[in-house]
Parts: sequence; structure tokens; C-alpha cells
Amino acid sequence: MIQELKASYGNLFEEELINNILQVGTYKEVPAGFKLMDIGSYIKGMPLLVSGVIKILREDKNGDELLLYYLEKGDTCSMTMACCLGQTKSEIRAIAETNTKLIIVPIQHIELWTSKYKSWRNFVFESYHNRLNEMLNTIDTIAFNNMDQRLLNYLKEKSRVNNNNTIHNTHQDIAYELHSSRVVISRLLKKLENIGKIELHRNYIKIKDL
Amino acid sequence: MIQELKASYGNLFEEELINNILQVGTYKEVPAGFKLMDIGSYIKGMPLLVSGVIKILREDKNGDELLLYYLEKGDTCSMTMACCLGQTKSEIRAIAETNTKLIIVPIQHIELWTSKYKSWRNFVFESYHNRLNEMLNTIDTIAFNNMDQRLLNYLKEKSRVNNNNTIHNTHQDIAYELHSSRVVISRLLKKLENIGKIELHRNYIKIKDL
DNA sequence: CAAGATATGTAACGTTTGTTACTGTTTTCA
DNA sequence: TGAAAACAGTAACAAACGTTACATATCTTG
Repeated sequence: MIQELKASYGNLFEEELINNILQVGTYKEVPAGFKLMDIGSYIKGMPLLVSGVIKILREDKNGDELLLYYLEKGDTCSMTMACCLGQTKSEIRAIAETNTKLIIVPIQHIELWTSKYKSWRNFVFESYHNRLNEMLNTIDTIAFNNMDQRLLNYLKEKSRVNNNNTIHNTHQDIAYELHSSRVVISRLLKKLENIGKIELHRNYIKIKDL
Repeated sequence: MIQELKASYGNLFEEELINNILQVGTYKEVPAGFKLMDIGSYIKGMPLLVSGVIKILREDKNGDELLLYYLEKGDTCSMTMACCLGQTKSEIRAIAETNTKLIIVPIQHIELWTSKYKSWRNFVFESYHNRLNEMLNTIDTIAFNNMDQRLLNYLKEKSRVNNNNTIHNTHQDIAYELHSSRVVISRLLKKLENIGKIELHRNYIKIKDL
């Protein structure tokens, strides 16, 4: 746990804070697909992402999903923070996109550290800042782009965070995350294949040139 | 300025902090329509809204706008804070929706106060929290609703923040803020009029029953 | 291996939204 | 006051997206 923490946060936090985190934090490893948090659930701690990728999703009344953004190494979930401090329920769902290692810090320390450690304060603010920007990005994409452009972005991002040119998802999976329908996604994917940008296979998509 | 500040933030901040704000802050009154901040501009201070309403807009590459949310009395702009601390350019545009009174606090005090005053820290976190939730709301609306539902929400919100049953905007204005076209908005407004929810006039819309 | 489940391809059609074009009315201002 | 600008209504059409239906291929499992 020490090495993991230092590798991701060592040059960010001072020694004393690192030691504090080690004392009160819980180390956790979860497999891809693991649901870390759900809408309406209460939050017990703040996650510090050590390795892996977590996807953050929003849901409407009908249970339809929408991918908001990904969290990566060195990130934390501001939404969680916001909820912790306000003691409210989670507004989002968090699912491990890959196998993920993280450290959970109990909420009561967050406020204290914010007044005590400048590095922690910066980290928290930076995190909020990043998350607001991710949200702006999401809004840009859904408000200003058509589905074909959104699909392209989706494939690029997915390929990037997984560090893999092959995307292991069905058309239905993609439709869920983009809040569209399977038929629409199949149609657009076929177009991308026809112009040579991807190769379609059962259960996976190979990216050739985006 | 003292009365204004105490009325809006008196029971939120301790005496000492209030005095600090009075010392370093600048009082400002701007008319409706005044552009307080634009995309790409650098930010000199953090605004504390004393009275009035500010609308926050996002723009795409083609210059098309989208209304994100409103700021009201007691609010501040987290986006500004994020930009201040990161020393980056503004990602959004802020325009006074009504005549507005606000106090501008120079950035250098923000970080200091965050470590010094618990009430300020709470205010800042609460503000981030609120803004994240507003953004989630915006995403919900544009991702999960059709234009007719979005238009209804728009009219309700606009009526609420202005505390006025009459909305003084042209169809073109509304089309800009919803990122749609004038013809579409006229069409949908006419539908709302036909079912008795509103009354259309030149340059204004009277809300009857939403 | 056979039967069902899952994944994908595609056609046909409906709905929503956007675009173009033209109309008439009201306002502005030289 | 008279021309131009701004505002709103509406028709006709196009594009994007969603839905239903069905066919085919592949995988899973008893």
C-alpha cells in the first residue's frame, strides 16, 4: 500500500499527510465491472484512485444511463466529497472500468486535513476544478455534437483510458452509455467501418484510425 | 455595503471574516445584460452575489450558446474559483440576468481564508457542491428530455429567478439559450399557448399555468 | 449436438428537430 | 411619415434519431 500510494501521490502530498492516509485509509482492490457506488446510496469514505479506471454514470427516471466521465490514477471523486460533506446521497453511479486499486479515506478526516495541509487543500480544489471541466466537456458533447461525433469521441476515450486499441463491448453496451439505441449505434458503427476507421467483430471493435 | 453583505452572508460568516471581506472587497452594481465575464478572459476576483441574478452560459466553436444555470443571492461562481486557483482562463460566460449587486474579493485572499475560517471553507465547498449539482441538472435536461420539456423548464426557471410571470424575451433569445432555432421555439411555444399554459405577445410571454 | 440465448445487420417507417422560404405585423428612426 | 429592421406565424421539406421487425451468425449449455 505504501509504494502504491507514494507512486501516485508521493510528489503531491507531504510525508506527514502520506503517513496519515496510511494510518486511517483502507486499501481496496476491485475487479472490472465492480459497482463502487450507486445512486441514492450514502457514502462512507473518499476514494483515492491508485491505479485503474472508474467510470462515472448518470441515470434518468426510466433507468437509462449516460456516461459522464472517467476517473484515472491520481484522481478522486469530487461528487463523493460533495456528498460526504453535505451528508447527502450519491447523485451518480461509479463502476470500475478496469481492475482498480484504491484507498478509502473516512470522511471525518477530510475537513480536518483541508485546514491543516496546503497540499491536501490544493488537491481537493484541483479535483473539483477537474470534475467541473469534465462536466463541461460532457455538456459540450451532448449539446453541440451529433451522435456520430459523440460515438467517435466515445471510442477514442475508451481506447485511451484502457490503453487498448480493441474495445471489448457490445453495441448494446455502447448504446447504454451514450443513451441511445442499439440499432442507431450499429448503424453508425457500420458507417465508421465503411470509411476504414474501425473493424467490427462480435463482442469487440478494433480501432484502425480515428 | 455593510448592510448588503450582512443581509446575504451575515449568518453564514463570522464577524471577523465579514470585516475582512469589507476591507479587501469591491462593491459593484451592474445593470441587466451586463457581461461580467467572458470565455477566454482571465479572472481577477471572486464574486459574492448580494442581490440579483446572473446567468452562466457555455459556447461552442460556432459561437452558439447554451444556458447552464443561474446564480442567485448568496451564491458564488465555483467556476471562477476553480479558474482563480488554477490561474486559467474562464470556460464560461456570465451575464447579469437582472440588475445585480455583488462584491468582488481579490483572489489572493481566497486560499488564505480557506485555511483560516471554517465558515469560509464550508461556503466554498458548499458552492462547489451546488454547482456540480446544477451541472448534473443541466446534463439531465439536455440528455434525457425533448425540446418541449426543456422549453417548459426554461420558462419555469426564468419566471422563478426573475420572480415574474411575464418573460421579456423574444423567441430568438430563447432559441439561443436553449441552443435551438427560432422556428422550432415559435412552434413549441404556439403549442403551449394552444393548451392554455401561456399567452404569446410581441417581446413578452405571459405565463398562465405551467 | 440441439436448443436457446446473445450479438449483429438491415429495412421500413415514425417522430423530433432543424432549415428555408415567405407572410404579415409592429417598432424604430432618419 | 415612410422605409428599414425586428418580431412572429406557418408551410414544406430535410436530416437525425428512435422503433419495430425480422434475418442470420455465433456462443453457451444441458
